[in-house]
Amino acid sequence: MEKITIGKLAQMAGVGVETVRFYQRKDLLRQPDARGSIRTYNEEDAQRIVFIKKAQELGFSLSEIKELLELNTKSRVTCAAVQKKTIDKISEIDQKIADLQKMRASLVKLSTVCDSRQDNYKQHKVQECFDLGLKCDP
Amino acid sequence: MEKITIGKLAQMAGVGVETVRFYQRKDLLRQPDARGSIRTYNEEDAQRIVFIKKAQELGFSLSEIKELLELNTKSRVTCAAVQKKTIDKISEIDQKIADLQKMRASLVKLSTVCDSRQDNYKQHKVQECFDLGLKCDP
DNA sequence: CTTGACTCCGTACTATGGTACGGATGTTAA
DNA sequence: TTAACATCCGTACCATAGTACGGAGTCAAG
Repeated sequence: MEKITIGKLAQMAGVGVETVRFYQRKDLLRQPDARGSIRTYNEEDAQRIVFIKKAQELGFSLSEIKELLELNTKSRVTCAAVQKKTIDKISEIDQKIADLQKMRASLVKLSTVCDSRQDNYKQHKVQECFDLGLKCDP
Repeated sequence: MEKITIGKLAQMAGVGVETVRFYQRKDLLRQPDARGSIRTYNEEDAQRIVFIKKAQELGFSLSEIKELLELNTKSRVTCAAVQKKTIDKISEIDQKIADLQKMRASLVKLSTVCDSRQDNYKQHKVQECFDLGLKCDP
């Protein structure tokens, strides 16, 4: 196991050094081992940051992400409590997937219409578009 | 067609009046018709706000959402340009769906483990957890 | 044994996405 | 017609999620 410093970690995870320190302050990342006064990190810390970044792109806030991460930690209270949260999160995710699929279908429709009539799109009126709630030009 | 005022609109869309005005300033919502000096809105405006809210939950920023909405507007430049953006958005969405599915699978695994051994979860070590990049307790 | 790159830490600043406030004006129901 | 309530508009404030800064300490190479 090699000694990973904060700069190297940040680079591995694709974030800035300040972001790592920020996550530490927010308890999203463990307090790392100190080798002398310089802290050292490991591969898992990098993966955790990558997870945080991905989860953010999926619309979870840092505090939600913290909850997600804590589902998988020694600090579990009771099984029932963890299980409830887990199941709630799963339906949240199912909802997100369903919404994304609707949005995707709308975009596919949009691209197909566009494709089928070379470059005179302006003249055309799309009938069904953003199924996630959007109507089109009348 | 009934006259929808800003307060009614906000209520329909499940946001505050100030949020509507904020979206207007950001050009996410059209400048509404003025009936006298009081603006009036329609059903479509409400759907648009609902779309914005959903898209936010899916991890899109307001400026990305603006782009999405503009894919479907008279202000199209060329078909090719719209199509490129549309296709890019579709693969972005596919990536999000894939990530959510990984996250979902991890949570399902977590809930199963928990389920299978009543309330002694603390003693147990989960082996595979957050496929989106997280390792578990060793 | 010093130079240069990196780390630590606190504090301050920034951007995004709202929320709240307050005074003026508009609308409506008793 | 007037009280109650909504709208308008600008400005100020807020939380979240970083980003920048500056001074002091650390470390490894030359």
